Amino acid sequence: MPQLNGGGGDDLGANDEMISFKDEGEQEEKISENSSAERDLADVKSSLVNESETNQNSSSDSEAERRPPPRSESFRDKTRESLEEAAKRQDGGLFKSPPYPGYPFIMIPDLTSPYLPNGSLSPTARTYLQMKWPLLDVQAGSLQSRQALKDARSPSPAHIVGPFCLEFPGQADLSLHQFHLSNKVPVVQHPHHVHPLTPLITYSNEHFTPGNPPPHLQADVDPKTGIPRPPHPSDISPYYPLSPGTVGQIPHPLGWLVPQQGQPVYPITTGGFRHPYPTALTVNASMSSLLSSRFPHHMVPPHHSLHTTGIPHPAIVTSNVKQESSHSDIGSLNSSKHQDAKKEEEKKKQPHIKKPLNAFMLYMKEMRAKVVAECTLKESAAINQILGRRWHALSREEQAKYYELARKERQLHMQLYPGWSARDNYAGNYQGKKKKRKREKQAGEGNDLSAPKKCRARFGLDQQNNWCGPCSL
DNA sequence: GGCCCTTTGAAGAAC
DNA sequence: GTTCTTCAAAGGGCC
Repeated sequence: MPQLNGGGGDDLGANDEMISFKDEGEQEEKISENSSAERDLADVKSSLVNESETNQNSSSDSEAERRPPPRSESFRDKTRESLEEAAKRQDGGLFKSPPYPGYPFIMIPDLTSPYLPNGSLSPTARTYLQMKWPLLDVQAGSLQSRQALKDARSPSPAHIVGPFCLEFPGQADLSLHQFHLSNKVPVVQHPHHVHPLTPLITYSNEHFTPGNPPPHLQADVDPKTGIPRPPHPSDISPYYPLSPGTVGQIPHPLGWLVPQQGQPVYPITTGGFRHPYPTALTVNASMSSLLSSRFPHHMVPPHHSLHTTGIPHPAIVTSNVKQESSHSDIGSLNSSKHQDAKKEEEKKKQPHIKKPLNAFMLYMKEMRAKVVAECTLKESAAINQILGRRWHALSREEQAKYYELARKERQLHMQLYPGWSARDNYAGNYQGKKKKRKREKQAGEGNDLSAPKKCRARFGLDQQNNWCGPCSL
């Protein structure tokens, strides 16, 4: 597996935005690649059928066989050259070459400061920012321009890829540039508002209708609740300096990942932190409404899964607490039990901050719709098998893009939830959707009657000392 | 209604 | 340091 940064893991200091673009030249290669991928898909589909119909003791599914032959360096060089050439054509000053060879990222110096030396905004950047950060005041505070921007935004979901479809005509599938440019990479996804046209849209457009004023204006009122929205939590990002006209509107470090609605990729919540006073975030005055998140949840009103906007946020899953049962049992509980139940209840109420998606998850989210469209399979398990094979079939450069996305996502997650730990979501801590532990099941399998046969078959009767415990019984 | 399946990767726990 | 476990997404299938 390709590891970025020499496998050095997260580098919080790395703040370079790496955006991958593919021009039409590469698109041709992509087409041929897609055709091969479709062949692979057909193979996968047939193999899936075969695998399901035949015994799976065959080793035909070995990693070596699944992986396509390694791609020639010439192809990669060609791709790289194509990318670089495309980068040069995109914008004379906005893009620059990858920082190191063999890495197909086009560096955007700082999308939060996409200003030309004279202080004006690069046209491409302006378009880019309008798409990537629709709430960003790309016109340096001009209300008219903001209104124009707002009006120009189509209420149709098609606006999501609008200008970039023009930049990349004929690109029909969910290719990588669309992946990056259309903000379809969800860091968290709204579980109930998956866009019908693209499953990669994180949030529903209903919170960002053309009629909604930009959230940085005072008139930023949630259409549902009528509650004024506080500034975007990403305002507190220390990664991107303020630029003229964007004071107080620091774009998200993953601005190109942030959904168009401008909602935070990760919500600031009122609970779930083990460290109530994170220091990684610098809180400005506008973040005062978020201060409640800095305090233990018992000191603040129980917002639970409510985002600071006052609306439930998709990234937070609050477990369903059956309070009725607990209340009905109060009479039968003694005081200590009652307190325990209360504590447990509070624990259950803590919002569930999901793990950041890893590279493969990001890839899956992008490619799932494509695979579903290409084949008749609907079962996610089968789809995921295909996606897993495709993932292995990706070149290192292609995978590296997703690793980089995942790295940025982890960085963002760390920024927003300094005290969060993956352990918080373990079944023991998070009492919401409690999954049956797979290992428990497997351990149970070890206790079944077939287990002794396994050890007996494996070690034989003369090596019973090697048998596992259950088998030795 | 909730878990399983299935994938890879990240992170934490356990040894 | 290595190995194991859990969870992240997805949605049809199953109990």
